[in-house]
Amino acid sequence: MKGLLLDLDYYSEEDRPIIRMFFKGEDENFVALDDSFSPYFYVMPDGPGETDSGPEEVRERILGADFGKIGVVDVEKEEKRLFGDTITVLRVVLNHPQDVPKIRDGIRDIEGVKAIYEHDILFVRRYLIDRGLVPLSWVEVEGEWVDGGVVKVDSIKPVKPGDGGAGVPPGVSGLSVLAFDIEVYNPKGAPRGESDTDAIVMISLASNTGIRKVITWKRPVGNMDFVEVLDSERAILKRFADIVAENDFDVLAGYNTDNFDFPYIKKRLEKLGMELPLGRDGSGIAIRGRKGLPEVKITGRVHIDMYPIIKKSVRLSSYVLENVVRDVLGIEKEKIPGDMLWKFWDEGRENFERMIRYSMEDAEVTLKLCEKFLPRYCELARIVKQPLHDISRMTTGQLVEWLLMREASRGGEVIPNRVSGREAARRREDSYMGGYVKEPRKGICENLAVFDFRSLYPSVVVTHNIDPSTLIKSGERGEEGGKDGECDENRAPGLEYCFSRRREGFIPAILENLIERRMEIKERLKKMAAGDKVDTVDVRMLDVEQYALKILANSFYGYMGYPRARWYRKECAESVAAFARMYIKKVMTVAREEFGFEVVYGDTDSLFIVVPKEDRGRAEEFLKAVNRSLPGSIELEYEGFYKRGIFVTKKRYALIDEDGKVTVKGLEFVRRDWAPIARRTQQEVLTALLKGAPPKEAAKIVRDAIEDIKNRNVSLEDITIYTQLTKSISAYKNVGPHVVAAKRLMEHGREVAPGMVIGYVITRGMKGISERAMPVELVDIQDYDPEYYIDNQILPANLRIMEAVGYSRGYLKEGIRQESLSKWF
DNA sequence: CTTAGCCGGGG
DNA sequence: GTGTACGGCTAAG
Repeated sequence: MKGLLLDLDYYSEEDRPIIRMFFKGEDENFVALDDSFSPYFYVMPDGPGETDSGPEEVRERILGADFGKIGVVDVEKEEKRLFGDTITVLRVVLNHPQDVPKIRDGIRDIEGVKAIYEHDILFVRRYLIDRGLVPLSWVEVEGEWVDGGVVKVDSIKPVKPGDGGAGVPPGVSGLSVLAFDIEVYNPKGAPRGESDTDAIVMISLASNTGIRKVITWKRPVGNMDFVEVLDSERAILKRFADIVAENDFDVLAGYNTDNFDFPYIKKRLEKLGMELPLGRDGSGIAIRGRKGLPEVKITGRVHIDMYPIIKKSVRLSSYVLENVVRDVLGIEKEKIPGDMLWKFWDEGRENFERMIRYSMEDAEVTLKLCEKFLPRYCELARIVKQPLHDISRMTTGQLVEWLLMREASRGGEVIPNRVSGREAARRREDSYMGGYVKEPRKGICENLAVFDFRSLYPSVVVTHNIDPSTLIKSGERGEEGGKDGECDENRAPGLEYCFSRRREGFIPAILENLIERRMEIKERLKKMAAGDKVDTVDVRMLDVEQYALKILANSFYGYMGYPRARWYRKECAESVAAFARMYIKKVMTVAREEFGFEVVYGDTDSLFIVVPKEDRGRAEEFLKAVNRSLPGSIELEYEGFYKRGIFVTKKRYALIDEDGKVTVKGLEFVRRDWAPIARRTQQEVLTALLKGAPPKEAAKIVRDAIEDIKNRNVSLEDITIYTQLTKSISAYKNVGPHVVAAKRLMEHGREVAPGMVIGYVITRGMKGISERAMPVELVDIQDYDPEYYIDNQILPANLRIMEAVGYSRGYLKEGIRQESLSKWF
């Protein structure tokens, strides 16, 4: 049998674990059971000279120890490596994964036991590693059919060993995906599943197989052909499960479904005393609690929560679904506040229909988000070779770690242990110098060429062989350091560390492989582009794959400096940063001293130089010369040309290219919790300066805004600040302006609930700012405080930029032109 | 200035 | 389930 491995788990039968794998077959789906795999871990005995115990004695003690009812199946001596050093370990084999914690703790106390390794590796993940299997890839299963669609495994292997991508179907990897969303009746604020009133009133569904449907239990007045009306909450829940089962979806997807939808459905099922067979084996919703973060598993299908995926994939100020789809899909979608939905349900008519459309859209955009982001995670699952469910919830550090764990295990390396919370906290204190950021030449400059290093950090790791096993600290050289000079030539600049080149380090070897795979794919893509294959399925898949490889490769440096990493080595991360600083400074020096370019700015791996049009040829020469002198895979690349730029401080600048496209970095204080007039003014100032207006024109924009505020020539909208009420009013210890405004709303008989966005205006008076906040619904525009809007809104938003072009606070505010400055403009 | 504690998304 | 987040922000110290 051949199948695409979707997910796997294990269950117990007569004290033995049975691995259960769910496959999407070429024709029919099937399940494979493997009872042949046993859990194990490693014991490291004391080394020679440390005690009298050798591996043999420790082996005998373990075999002879009494662990109560459970026992050790086998103990075998093995040669392995730990951080590159050869060591002797004992492989302790047990019957059941749940025996591991008990026996591990018993063995710790046995004399001559120095350390225990690989005792915390989840059973199914260990199975995937040891059998060399790859999720979402084709697997060859031989065995005997024991039941309808269930095969008992005799042998199992990847169709093409080592190649995750063999014959993988296109799109969201050929998987059938159902996106869903529930709406809840919550008249008392936060919905409580155990309450009689807070029922699930609507379930909307959108699939990549063409389903588009809202199931509810109240009939809309108008004709809405995608609505299916049943008679109760119970009925819509059952219908949901029926649709899942009939279509046998591979993936169930939602937004924040780990945290809300599935746990809520589960609560309602308990309340209603019903079971809902959502899993492929007829099982229900299984919630696993990671500390403070639940994770929902639906057996045999992959449950994807898009919220954690989006959070890791795009940087946004808010991950509210409407905000996400606006930013990443360009779709404007209506938001109905959570405290309005129950009213819309009660009101019926137009508002109820609005609610139905809102719910439908939620499922539809969730499906779209899946189509956009899931392929990347499918690819990561194939590269890291762990289940999609887990991969989609991992941080990049965890992805790197599981990749390393598989490579270590299959290459004869013992996997290092995780550290305690206390040790991780201690490591967090170990700070070191990061990237080099040049202080910018503040103000406006024209004709900027920008260069950056291609994947600088990964290249440094590979080129300088940076790895825990190759690290030699000064004074610890001796035999490991080899003959004098071997190490010195590979010394981290300014540090007492160097890296042996005698053998390739574990991490550089894996990283080099990832980089090479990515380069091969990029070559293939280049050829395809040349051959007119521009937007085919193949091109899109390869592009996703190279991007997934890039994400992983770029995470290795951070991983070595990540306090909880099994392969944490501060000296390595520190050295990578030191080499990178050396390279960026070196190219800056070459640009300045050998080519006479002015270096305006640079951050970590980039440099910005002034290149007048007639000098562009020399800029190319500079690039070539620099690259001739750089070692290994370290390479500087041309990023682009910009007509003009404004540099405010380190990491805060704006650029405009020759097509008029504006890039703004770091000026992030332009946020929704600022008054529109401040945001708009800053935007206008930046744009004017970038388009080449003289600074005095920009100053006039600020002056005009200030005059408008003074003269009360502003609209209420211009001065309204919005902040979300995140909890109930009484729960706030510190009463901010939006809380004060909310209180005033309440005093006027308005209902106020957590989640509401409060709009307020700061009014005149003697008290603190918060006390002067009035809800926009109740304020008289005449009462607003011009000084607040000038001093706390307009000036902070614009002063930093205007100071960079020579203006002072005094001039902007009072119109006082400073003598020393007047000659400049 | 540092530290402790809360919050996110969802309705 | 051979497990126990995390990074950002603010109020408090």
